[in-house]
Amino acid sequence: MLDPQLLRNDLEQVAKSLAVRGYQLNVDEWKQLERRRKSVQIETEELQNKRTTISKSIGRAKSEGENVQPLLDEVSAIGLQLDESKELLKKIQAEMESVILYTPNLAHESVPVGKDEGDNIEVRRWGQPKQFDFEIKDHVTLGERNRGLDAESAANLSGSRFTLLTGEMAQLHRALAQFMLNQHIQNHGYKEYYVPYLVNVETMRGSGQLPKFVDDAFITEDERYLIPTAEVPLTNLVADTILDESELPIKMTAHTPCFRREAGSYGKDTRGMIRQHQFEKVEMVQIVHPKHSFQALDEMTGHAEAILQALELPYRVIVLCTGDMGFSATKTYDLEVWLPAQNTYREISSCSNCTDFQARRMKARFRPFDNQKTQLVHTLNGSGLAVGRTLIAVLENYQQKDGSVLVPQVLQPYMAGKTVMNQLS
RNA sequence: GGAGAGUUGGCCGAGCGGCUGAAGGCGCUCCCCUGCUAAGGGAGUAUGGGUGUUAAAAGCUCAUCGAGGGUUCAAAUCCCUCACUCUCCGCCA
Repeated sequence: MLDPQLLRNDLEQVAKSLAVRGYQLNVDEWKQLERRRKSVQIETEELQNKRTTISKSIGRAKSEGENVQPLLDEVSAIGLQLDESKELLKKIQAEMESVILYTPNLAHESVPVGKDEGDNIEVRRWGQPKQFDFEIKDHVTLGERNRGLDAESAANLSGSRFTLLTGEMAQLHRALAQFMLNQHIQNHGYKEYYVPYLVNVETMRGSGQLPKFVDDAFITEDERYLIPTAEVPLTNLVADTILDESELPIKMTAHTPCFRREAGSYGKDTRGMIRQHQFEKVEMVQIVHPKHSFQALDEMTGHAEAILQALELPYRVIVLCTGDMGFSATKTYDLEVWLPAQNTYREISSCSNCTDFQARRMKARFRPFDNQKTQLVHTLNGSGLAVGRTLIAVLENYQQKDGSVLVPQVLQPYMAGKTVMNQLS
């Protein structure tokens, strides 16, 4: 949620800034709503004040045995007027809320202006794509051996966009998640959390998934939502709280499944386990002092990079342009890992600074040391990393001519010391 | 799933229709006194919104006693619905 104050004082600038993101704010409509809101609110409050004042005097007059009828008459007229005024105010406020809840965050000035993913800018690369002297296979082909990666069974169980992993594949998958978590808690200063996978509407709204993106989420019969990312429960842990400045920064990590409808992505990434309704992710979330959020974004991106580096997977870092950023983000770095079979880099992590956008929705504040007014915190989230896609990257980058796969050194302790996997059984 | 009890400020806890944004205590902040491992006295101490302002502040004002609705001139206090917590029973990894 944007700062209503900003919308009031600097509307033209905000509209311009939103336009760069591809969002058209109806300036005239907003101006008018704002004008009406102001006059109606003032009127309502004045009536409210009058009523309270008279009501109190009724109490006093009564206790002194005076005749209160004239006062009663006066106040009942006010009551009717007040009801009307209140009703109108509610309506206007609801209208304004529906605009503001659908309005994305403003992009940071350092974010490149652009229309779509074609305008994203590469920031740096790490590692050299390996040269293979044999014909390489993609993860689907590699996974077919021993039925380690079994899309057909998954489809029979659940439908398209699900994957079944068996044997060493399942083990590698688990090893990756464990490894990532351990890195973050041991080397990067995060605390591990185990969180609910079903959350309520308020929680989804707090981090910005609702109301705009209802169609992306799975909802249960009793109106809970399957989390699309651990960002949702983790970030909302500070909803409605006033933290002490000394508690900042808060660094949290969790390994969870993520559930996404993937509505509107028909025909995209249909082969293999790139885009699934259910996938695992290790997520990082930081709650920080507003002064430090951009520094924290760089650090968090580094934490995600550290995983790829430890796995020796080549990747590049890109900064998303204004048109490609997510709803709540003010700046986002994507990490793209090298997939030899696709001969390209594919997204494996996304790290965003949401500034006070989520915090305002959630009412997440802190009290500064000097004990003045409370301030909104800044929130950040990043994948560290998407487990399924990391599995794909490992398979494809570590494959050998015979279809077996070398186990990255850092994962070997998690694989019972195994150095080679996916051999014919 | 059934039965009952509860939900008040940072915490504990009173209030059960008007003078209560809320007694009292604890905690915290500041000041004074005393001086030694402690104590005493005084003052202050919720959050959010609006208005105001060049910006801010003061001031004025509204809302909030789990949430939402209702009754009433007036609700923390009465009524209804829901959520959550606790206890007992049932079921269960």
